Amino acid sequence: MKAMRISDLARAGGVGGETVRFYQRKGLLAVPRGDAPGGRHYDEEDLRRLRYIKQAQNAGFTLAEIAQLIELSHTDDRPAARAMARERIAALDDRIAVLQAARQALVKLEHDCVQGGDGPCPILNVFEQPFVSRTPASGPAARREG
Amino acid sequence: MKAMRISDLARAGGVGGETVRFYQRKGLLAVPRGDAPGGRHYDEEDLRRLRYIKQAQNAGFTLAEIAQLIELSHTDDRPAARAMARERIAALDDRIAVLQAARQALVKLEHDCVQGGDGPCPILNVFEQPFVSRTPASGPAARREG
DNA sequence: ATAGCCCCCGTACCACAGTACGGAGTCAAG
DNA sequence: CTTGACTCCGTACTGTGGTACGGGGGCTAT
Repeated sequence: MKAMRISDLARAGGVGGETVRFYQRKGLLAVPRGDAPGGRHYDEEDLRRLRYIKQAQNAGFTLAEIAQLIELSHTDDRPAARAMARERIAALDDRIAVLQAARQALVKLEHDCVQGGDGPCPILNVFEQPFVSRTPASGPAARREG
Repeated sequence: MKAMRISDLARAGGVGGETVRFYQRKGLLAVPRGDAPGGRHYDEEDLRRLRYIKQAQNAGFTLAEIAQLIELSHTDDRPAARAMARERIAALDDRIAVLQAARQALVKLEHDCVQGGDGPCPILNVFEQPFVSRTPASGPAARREG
């Protein structure tokens, strides 16, 4: 069984090698000791971690937050972990609601905008009902939520 | 009734004045003729457009795509509009599924990670089931979908 | 006519999440 | 012992969506 090198890890995790190194720089992935012949070796643990990062990203966590989560798991700070989970769940609920409303609007557009319909194609009326998130759009970068 | 200036438009649309100008540069908002005393005036149409942009963003369209949509509405190219709608609906379905799976995982985390539970707090096991999107993560920037 | 706003404009800068590049080293095969 | 594939490393660049800054002009009230 050959040792897993960075390119193998990256491929297995569905990312580029550069991305693995990027995560290492961010402290999200450990940099293996550089002994071993032929450079560093990676193991299943690294791969699990890499996949974890991707799943957490899907959940809407930023890389900085994922670093926090990993930190939390070390200190076993459960209240903090639960707080982050709750916060993210709320954000996800918001986001899911928005996406579902958007989906409804688009389904209606696709349905109404048929060839040879009467009025004009309602592209610009599609989003009449404003289905906005209830979050107060606090400060910069409210763009990302979930 | 005073004319609506850029700051009024921005406020009404829930964005900053700089953002309005940014959208103008991107061609998403028209720049009103600069005659009129006291600078440019904006109207309800501009505000509708601004709100449209925000809703379309919620639906996961990029600013470039929104520009396309607006273009489409001018040319009344219904097949193209329907195609964009369908594509986005599919992306939204994917994204919603991912977010719902992530939500489930976090609910489980919040539930399992109680003070004084037995094993370690399962922060790092939360995403065991990999609920990945079926989209092949094509090329650069699959980050945004939805 | 001067102060205090606001507007317009260009340019520069920010965060986020990568992606690319170039140089230097190492390893195994031919 | 050279070639090719790969690694490591730092630095720079990309795209997306803004945000900030500074200069110059104009309106309005005092």
